[in-house]
Amino acid sequence: MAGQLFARGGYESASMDEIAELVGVSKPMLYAYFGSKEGLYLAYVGRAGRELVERLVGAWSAGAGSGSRLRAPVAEFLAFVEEHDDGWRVLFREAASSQPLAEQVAVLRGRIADAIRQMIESSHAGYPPPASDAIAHALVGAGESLANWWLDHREVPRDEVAAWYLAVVQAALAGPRAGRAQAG
Amino acid sequence: MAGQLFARGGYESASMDEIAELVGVSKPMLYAYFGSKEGLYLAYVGRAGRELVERLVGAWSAGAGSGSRLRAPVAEFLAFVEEHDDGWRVLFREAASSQPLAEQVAVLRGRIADAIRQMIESSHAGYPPPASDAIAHALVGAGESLANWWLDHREVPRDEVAAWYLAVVQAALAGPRAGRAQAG
Amino acid sequence: MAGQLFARGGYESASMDEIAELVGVSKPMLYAYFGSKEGLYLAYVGRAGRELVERLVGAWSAGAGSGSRLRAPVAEFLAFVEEHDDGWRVLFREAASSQPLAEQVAVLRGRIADAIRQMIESSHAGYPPPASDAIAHALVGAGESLANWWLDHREVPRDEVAAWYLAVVQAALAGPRAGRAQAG
Amino acid sequence: MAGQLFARGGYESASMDEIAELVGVSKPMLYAYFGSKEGLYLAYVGRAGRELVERLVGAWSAGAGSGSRLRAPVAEFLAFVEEHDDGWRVLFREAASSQPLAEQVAVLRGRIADAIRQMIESSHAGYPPPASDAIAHALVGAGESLANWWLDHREVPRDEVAAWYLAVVQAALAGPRAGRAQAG
DNA sequence: AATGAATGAGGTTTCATTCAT
DNA sequence: TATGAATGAAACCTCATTCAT
Repeated sequence: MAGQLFARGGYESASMDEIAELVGVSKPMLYAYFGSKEGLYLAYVGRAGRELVERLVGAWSAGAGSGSRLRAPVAEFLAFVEEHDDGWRVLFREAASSQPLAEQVAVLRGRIADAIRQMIESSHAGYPPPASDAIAHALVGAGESLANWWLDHREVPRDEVAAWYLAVVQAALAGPRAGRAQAG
Repeated sequence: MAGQLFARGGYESASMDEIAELVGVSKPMLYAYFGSKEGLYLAYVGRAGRELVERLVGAWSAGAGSGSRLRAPVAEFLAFVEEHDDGWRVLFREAASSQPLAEQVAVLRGRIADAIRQMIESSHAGYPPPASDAIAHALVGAGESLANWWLDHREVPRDEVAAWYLAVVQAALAGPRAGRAQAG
Repeated sequence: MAGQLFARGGYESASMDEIAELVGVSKPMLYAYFGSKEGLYLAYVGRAGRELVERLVGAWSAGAGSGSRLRAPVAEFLAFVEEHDDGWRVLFREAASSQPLAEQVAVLRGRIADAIRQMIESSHAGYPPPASDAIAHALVGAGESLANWWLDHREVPRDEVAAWYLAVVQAALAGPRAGRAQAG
Repeated sequence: MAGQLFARGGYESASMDEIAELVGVSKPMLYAYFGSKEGLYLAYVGRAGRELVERLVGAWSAGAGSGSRLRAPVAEFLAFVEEHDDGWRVLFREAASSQPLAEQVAVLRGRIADAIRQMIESSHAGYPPPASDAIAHALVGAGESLANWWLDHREVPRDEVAAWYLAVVQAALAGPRAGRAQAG
């Protein structure tokens, strides 16, 4: 709930007054539960991040044997985005306001990227070690932007967006030699 | 110069005092030139954004006839990132603090995505119209994340990162049917 | 027990939360018993003050006939300080936070000074009426400062400090003409 | 000026709003000049303390050769009290709210006590070393309490109070053997 | 043209106090 | 009876913005 505010205007922009009113609780209660604005933010980010990671891993594990094991995680990601409306953005935006805050968010993003990196390395792609990490981050960024785009174009059905994202991911995973198309 | 401050901690986190001291100008001068903090931010974002678009378009135009026309724009993007150190981030981060501010930044990002969309549509990929826009955004996001990753791994040479990014972009542009790899 | 908190940081600095935890009672219980923070403070000050006055008076009464009747009260004061560790300070520090609070504390301090004034007036010193009151206050202040000093120099035995204090008190009680020493 | 507020209710009790209004300056200006509430307090205490020490030392130095060298410093102290109305109290009250704050005030009080200790040691009194320090503190406390008493009895002329204080100080300085009077 | 000095508004946080159980 | 949970009010502090020079 409070995540919507963080997502809209970033960490600095959301005031504790607004959050308290949105959640329907008094400000002192917020402080009783979370200790500080930073604590509230970290609690939200931590919870959302764990949920996303679990869902991604779950989808990956459940998808063993199907045509493309990536189809399920990709769909799961978009479902997560749809359910959390705006809140999911805090997971991908850098909150560089304070040091511990930035670190925790970075850790979480790293965990997501790690999951993707393992998928890459377990695929047939011929990426050398550092590349797999870089490509993983690139794919995370692609997913974030695609989700952002989708939220501005909700008329497009989720399956379609998932298919596009899947295509990009699969293409990337296919390795450097898989790309043949040359623009122009 | 002031962009570094915006990039470090976001729009809200940079104070006019810090900016004035960093630039070496008094605060009233800043207000004389830019009118407000928002104006200053927009001026910076606008300038950096125009520069990036121009360089991308220039690289694209100059690359006609070469093996892959995308090689030059991709390299140009990374060069831009390297030169602007941190400042480039403001172009990709959502600065949703105020409505007009968010809109103007969105416009600029849209312009970059548009340039990429045109590259996609002029390629052989078989994407339907809305997909090309979505994929363009996805590739922009991929580039942002890749650049972020690179700034944390500067020991990797630029050409290598460019090659990876190029691979992802080319794979994506090759169309949905190009992806064959199946993880696991 | 709660007096320690008041003594450490003053009336304002002790929070009801801290007091409740230190005493091992819930906050609503504190309010049931004392009504308010001010009431709690006054209760503590009142109890400690009454105890000190009683002990001083008792020592004075019991000391009739001995060499110096002041020896016992002085020793009793330092014993009180030693037993109450920090709590005794609230009796001498002005707690001027609120008007009624300041008044009540002043009343108590006046009572202590009064006891001393009567000792002075029953001595041979030739002080005129207002002077005896003033000197009484001066001696109270001297005792407070001496006690403070002692708490920072606990290696000095109590009897020694008592002897010094007694010397000052006796010298003062000896009247204005008793002082002969001229520094320098 | 701001010292009056600190003196009335102690450090915690004076709010920056009150101080700003009393001084006739806006709150941000207070922070521009002093940095924090603690800084404002220390600035005030430091200035008042230095002034008092200088005046005491000056009076002591100027008084060489007169009947009693202590007469001038004692009078100077009471003059200082009279001029600063309430502000002088911050120099003698323990401001235990924060550690650095308490330390700085303690340092200043120590400096005053040191000056007195040197007077004691340069007198004929036979106090052993630790006693001189303790007695010095006792005399400081006596002076503080006497000044407090005087502020509640302004009808008594300053010279008279000074004479009483001088008597106590001289008696104390005369050493333990000078006190002959025995109450009762 | 250029700036030191000034401030209204609003931020996070804490605290004495009270319900509802 | 006893308390966890709740809050209005107010504390310190900062910031974008403007005068007066």
